Amino acid sequence: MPRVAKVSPARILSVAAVEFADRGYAGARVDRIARRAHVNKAMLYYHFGSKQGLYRTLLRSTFEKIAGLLQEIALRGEAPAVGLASAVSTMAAFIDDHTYFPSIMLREVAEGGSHLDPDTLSAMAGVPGAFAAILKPGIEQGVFRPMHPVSAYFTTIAPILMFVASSPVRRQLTSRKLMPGPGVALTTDVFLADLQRSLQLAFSAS
Amino acid sequence: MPRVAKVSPARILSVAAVEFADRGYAGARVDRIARRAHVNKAMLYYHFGSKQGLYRTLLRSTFEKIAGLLQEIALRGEAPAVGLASAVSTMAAFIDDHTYFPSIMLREVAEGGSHLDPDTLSAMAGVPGAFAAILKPGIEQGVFRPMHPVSAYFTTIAPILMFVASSPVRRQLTSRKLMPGPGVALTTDVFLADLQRSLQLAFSAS
DNA sequence: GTCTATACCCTGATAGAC
DNA sequence: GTCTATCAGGGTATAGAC
Repeated sequence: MPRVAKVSPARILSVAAVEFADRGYAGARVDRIARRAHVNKAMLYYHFGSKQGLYRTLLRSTFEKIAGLLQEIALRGEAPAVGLASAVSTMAAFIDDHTYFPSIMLREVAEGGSHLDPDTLSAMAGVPGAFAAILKPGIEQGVFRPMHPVSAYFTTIAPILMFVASSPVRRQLTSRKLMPGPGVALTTDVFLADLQRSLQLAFSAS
Repeated sequence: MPRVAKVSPARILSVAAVEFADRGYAGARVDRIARRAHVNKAMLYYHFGSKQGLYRTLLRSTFEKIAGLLQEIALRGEAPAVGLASAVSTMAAFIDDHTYFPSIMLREVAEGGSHLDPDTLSAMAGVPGAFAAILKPGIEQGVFRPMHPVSAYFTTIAPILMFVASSPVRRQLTSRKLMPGPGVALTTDVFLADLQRSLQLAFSAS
């Protein structure tokens, strides 16, 4: 009866996610990933071939999960406002379960996708694709105002990702009393409520 | 009459900005920065002391510039809607002149500010601070709906940064026909127009 | 599948002449 | 202020025994 339920590759992926999120692709250390996953470094290479292979596997599976969740929402065919709200809360819930995701996404965007192969890029594209599918009926029905789906995607996703990923910096700034606004720290729940309201107002047809 | 007008330190900073944006802090190479700036590596260390010193100098000066531009807007005391629109167009114009900025900002957020000293962190805080100063009168006058200034900051800034920084990935996805939406590629101008409209609707009091 | 030991390269940083 | 040469450490990856 193993103390850790996860099988090696899954455990490596889970540790790698944190390492890549915290340090970036170039800053991540294979030794550290192996050590923290309690596997030998040679074992890691046996399973994933290379640092790049590990990274791509991690990103592809992550993108596929998110796109899948969003596609489910699109298929439910709820009222446009409900679909939009679901997209936001689903993303937030996913991030809650995969805290590494925002940092990795921000970093990969900055990196220009340079470490990704066609399959992983394609998986990445599934995310805005599914988001567009959620929004499309609302635009066609005239419930949402006409706008490019990619505009709507960035307007929705970027604030969530940056707010959550910035949590460590914000903590630093808050403790030095450098953050603007009322003394109370802004929680994720309050931020998400503000954002939900903003997006409903922003996308609704007059 | 020198072919390059810039003096060494300024030229190094300008080259470093691109290197850090493209590769991140860990991925950036001091040798490459020195070579591309046409200075000796020892000269770079003479001026900036270390890779970290160079990075901090770059970020501090960048944050100070942006915060200064936003503070000017706050001081102009325009109508709330105009001030918000100015904040967006000023950010966009700054990014146009400093294309390295979005990637570096995304990366530093993901990094949690780990390479920054108190002075640089303080300069970083000046950006949301100035943005909050622009928004505050509008909220107090009831022109904008009540919301936490930090929520508004992320809702405004994050889409701009991620959209621009994602330009290389989007180009890759577009050329592989993986991007959603109408066949036409989404330009920055169209995106900014969509965003301006979204933010006015999102922040206006009913 | 699992581990140890190691090859081999690259990187940030400096010493020291001019 | 400017340059050449070089070091010491740490990085990915693999060979080869079990």
